[in-house]
Amino acid sequence: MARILITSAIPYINGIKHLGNLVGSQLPADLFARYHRARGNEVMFICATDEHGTPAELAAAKAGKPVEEYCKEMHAVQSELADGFRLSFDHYGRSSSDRNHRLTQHFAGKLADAGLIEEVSETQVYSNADGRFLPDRYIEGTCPNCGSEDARGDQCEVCTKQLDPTDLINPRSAISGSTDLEVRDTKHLYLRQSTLKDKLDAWISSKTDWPILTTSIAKKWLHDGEGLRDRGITRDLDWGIPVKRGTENWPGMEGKVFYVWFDAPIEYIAATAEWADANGKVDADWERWWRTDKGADDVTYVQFMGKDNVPFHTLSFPATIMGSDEPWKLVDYIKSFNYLNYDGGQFSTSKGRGVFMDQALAILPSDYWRWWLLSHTPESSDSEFTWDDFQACVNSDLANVLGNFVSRVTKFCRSKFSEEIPAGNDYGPAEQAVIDALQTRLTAYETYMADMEIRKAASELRAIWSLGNEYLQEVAPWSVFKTDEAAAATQIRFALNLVPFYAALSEPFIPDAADALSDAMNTPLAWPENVAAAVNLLPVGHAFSVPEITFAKITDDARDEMQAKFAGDS
RNA sequence: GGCGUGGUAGCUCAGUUGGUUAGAGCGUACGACUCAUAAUCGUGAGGUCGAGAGUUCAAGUCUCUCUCACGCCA
Repeated sequence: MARILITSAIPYINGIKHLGNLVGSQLPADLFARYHRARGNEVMFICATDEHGTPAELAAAKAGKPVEEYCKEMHAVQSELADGFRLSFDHYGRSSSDRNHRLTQHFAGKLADAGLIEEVSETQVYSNADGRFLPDRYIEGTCPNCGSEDARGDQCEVCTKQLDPTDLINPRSAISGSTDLEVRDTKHLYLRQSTLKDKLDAWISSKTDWPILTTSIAKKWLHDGEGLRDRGITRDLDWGIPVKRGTENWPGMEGKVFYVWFDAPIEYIAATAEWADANGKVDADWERWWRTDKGADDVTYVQFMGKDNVPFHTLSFPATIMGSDEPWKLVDYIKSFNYLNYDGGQFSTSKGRGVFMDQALAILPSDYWRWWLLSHTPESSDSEFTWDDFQACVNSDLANVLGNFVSRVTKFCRSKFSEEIPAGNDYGPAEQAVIDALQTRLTAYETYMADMEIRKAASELRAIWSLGNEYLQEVAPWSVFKTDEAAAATQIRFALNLVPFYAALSEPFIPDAADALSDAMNTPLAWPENVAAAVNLLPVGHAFSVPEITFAKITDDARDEMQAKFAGDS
């Protein structure tokens, strides 16, 4: 039994995520987790909310709540939506947990011991009115290059010139608008990941089976310009993990916290510890997933993320792990994704453009979304959501091909025989031909699932569903029944056995429908050993029930209504 | 501006190390069936693979230039 550790990039806390975010990491990770569980492998599937940083503080302020309270509430909201989409996390943690505090401080201490932390003095802009240091992008002013009055401290969006906050003319706080700003000296810790450049480069180069998207982004950061740069890992903020060197105070770092990108990936590990705490386990139970000296040497660790997260996962986090000089588990495979666009443009949180997770669940069951999103996962390039395509795809694949297959065969049986598996004869050449075709496709499907070829797996599954309809069309039991009831009974027995077979194979994609079908057929979900065994699963006389409509179709009116509703403000 | 990723049938996308008539789903046309959610099944039409040049016996697949789209620039 293989052991698979799966993490999805952790979503930021400040709001509800849209479908593009969902399909960019959590949903494909869930597919993979469900597949491996179905195959009997031991899976640890971890996700969490990413809670630290200035945007969280500002979102909390806007909501009029203390940031801790805001994060707690938003974690509950995101957790509920994850349940709604049937994301089967073993634990959905929080980067603000005690576990992550301790572990982040531990890693910082180890990195310092290894000589990989450098203290750097720098100047930063302080806002007296806001009582805080301002990150570069929260300072606005007039661009010295083009004269735009809304340039940010990191870049002018009008002329795209890279800026330092001190370059701005008439700088002001983006938070309060105050111009009472001053430049203050401050000291920060930097992770000297540049010293690990060759080691990281060799490691990335050895990953020849990773998606090009993953390695090309990593290589670019390693070799662009002067090569991999050191990164500041602390900030002058209140909300975050206090800077400590292990359990010791860090002289000169009082009142500072670790920067969000440093503690966020460590939360993968911490969340697994949170899982242990929440389930009455001991440290050894989570350490066997993460410590190669404590049982994790046989773990396969796979990360899922959107392309924007690749640099942190290919370079910064591995630098943290490698630099600690402790036997932590490094990632074995990084599956990264492009972006999902919405009807000719981008999803936009600020413009309310596109469909967000809460809205999606209010409109249609999660299986509809899961199927469309997963069968259109942006693997090799960006892909696009349109309502026309969504409607056509869902109606065709789910309602017509799968749903209607179940409907036609169960209703035919009920009407001509009973709600029990009919007897008839042994299977003949027609059935054997279908068994052979299904076996070929099943093997391909399993390979695609194991390789995380998501779109190809979806395509294979659709073809498997279709084989049921092709069989019925060919043997035409409604016609055969008129002259040879036993032969028709054989055909229907065969077709009915395909239902639990389909349910099991489909479960990673559409878990609710799979449950409904297995319930109707009165047999538990079980991944088939092979097709020949699967088509004999339900014995003669086995009682079943005709399921309700598994997938209702999306009407043209409903489609038009949704399209108008989610077009956005602009 | 630099870098990255793409530009393949009406739409969404596959196309492995260059090698026979470029594929799938949807849509569309026609036909079959009438058990079923007016569902299903079959057949066909539809592409000078962004533009141009080059390498090669042979290029969607390699090289260069151009162009368009999107993204990143810590």
